[in-house]
Amino acid sequence: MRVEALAVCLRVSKGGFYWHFTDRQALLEEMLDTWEKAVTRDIVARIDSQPGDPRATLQQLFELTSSADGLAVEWAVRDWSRRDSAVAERLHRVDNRRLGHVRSLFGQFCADENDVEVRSMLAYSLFIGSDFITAQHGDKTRQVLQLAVDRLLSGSWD
Amino acid sequence: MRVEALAVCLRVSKGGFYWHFTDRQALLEEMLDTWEKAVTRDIVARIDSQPGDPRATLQQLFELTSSADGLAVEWAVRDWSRRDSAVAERLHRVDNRRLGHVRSLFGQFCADENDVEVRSMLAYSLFIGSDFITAQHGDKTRQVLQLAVDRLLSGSWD
DNA sequence: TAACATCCATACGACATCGTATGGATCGAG
DNA sequence: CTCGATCCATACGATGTCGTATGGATGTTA
Repeated sequence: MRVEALAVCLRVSKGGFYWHFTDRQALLEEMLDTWEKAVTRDIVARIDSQPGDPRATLQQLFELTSSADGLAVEWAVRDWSRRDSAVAERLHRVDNRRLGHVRSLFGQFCADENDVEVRSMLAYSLFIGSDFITAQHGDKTRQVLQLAVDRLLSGSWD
Repeated sequence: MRVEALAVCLRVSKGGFYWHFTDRQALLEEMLDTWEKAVTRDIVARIDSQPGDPRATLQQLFELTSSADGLAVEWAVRDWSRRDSAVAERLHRVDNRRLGHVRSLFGQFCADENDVEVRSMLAYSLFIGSDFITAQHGDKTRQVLQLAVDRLLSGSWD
């Protein structure tokens, strides 16, 4: 994240950038703040909008995370967290919140506690791993992805 | 990957580095070469050593990728591939090879083709996603990880 | 011993990037 | 119209990093 390159993209000069942001670090922290709030806000909004069927909510979550735009940011933050412990802490918060959300959704139609844990872990891993897998094969893998989601949402398992 | 920092870690100077490597890029490409060969060689060795039970082989693959050492390299390459298309191409080759390997192993005890695809995708996603998930909770999540692997390897599913 | 190869250290130039200093343009208020 | 505030451009210093140039230390061979 270079300041000069950003300034060129925004059609301003470096001086313009440093008028709005005291520091390069200030921009980065603001970015993380808005990202964390956006992700959290999306989750809350989705909980409120779909209080009824947990399966439909999970299906929507999968479709939401399949958008290439959000996935790029997701991976950028994940990369970034490997080098900055403060970012890693934020990401941990977000992961825990989202995983807890997924867990509560599975808990609404899965009786066994271990079943809930296993499904949540597989689902969240699929969230994270689906993009570079779909990047490999394209269309056919997208169908397989839907099949995997269907299986994760199926009633009786094993 | 800074040359000076590497030289300090190796107790040599920059001049020493540039004696062994013509360029910084040369080191990076050698690193990628050895990484790609190592990963490929490991896969082949594992195929040859365990020709019998595909479930045991898959279980061993999960345990192998759970080693923190290999996962760090895995993620480093994955991060790197987001910025360098040449690295992305190498990673695609490795992913395809490994995913094909997993697919062939599941195919040895799963009749349905879609079943093989779904299990392979879930398993490979779990490969990739398991480390940052285990990084969250520690011990308890490791048990859930084993439960998920058991379910992926179970005979009848759904 | 003398010359050569190997391996490495130091010093330097070239370049990119961060952040600052300074000046300029535009606009609203008195 | 003048003055201050807001917003931005240009120029510059400081720093870090890559790669090179040059010399030195050590071992090997004729």
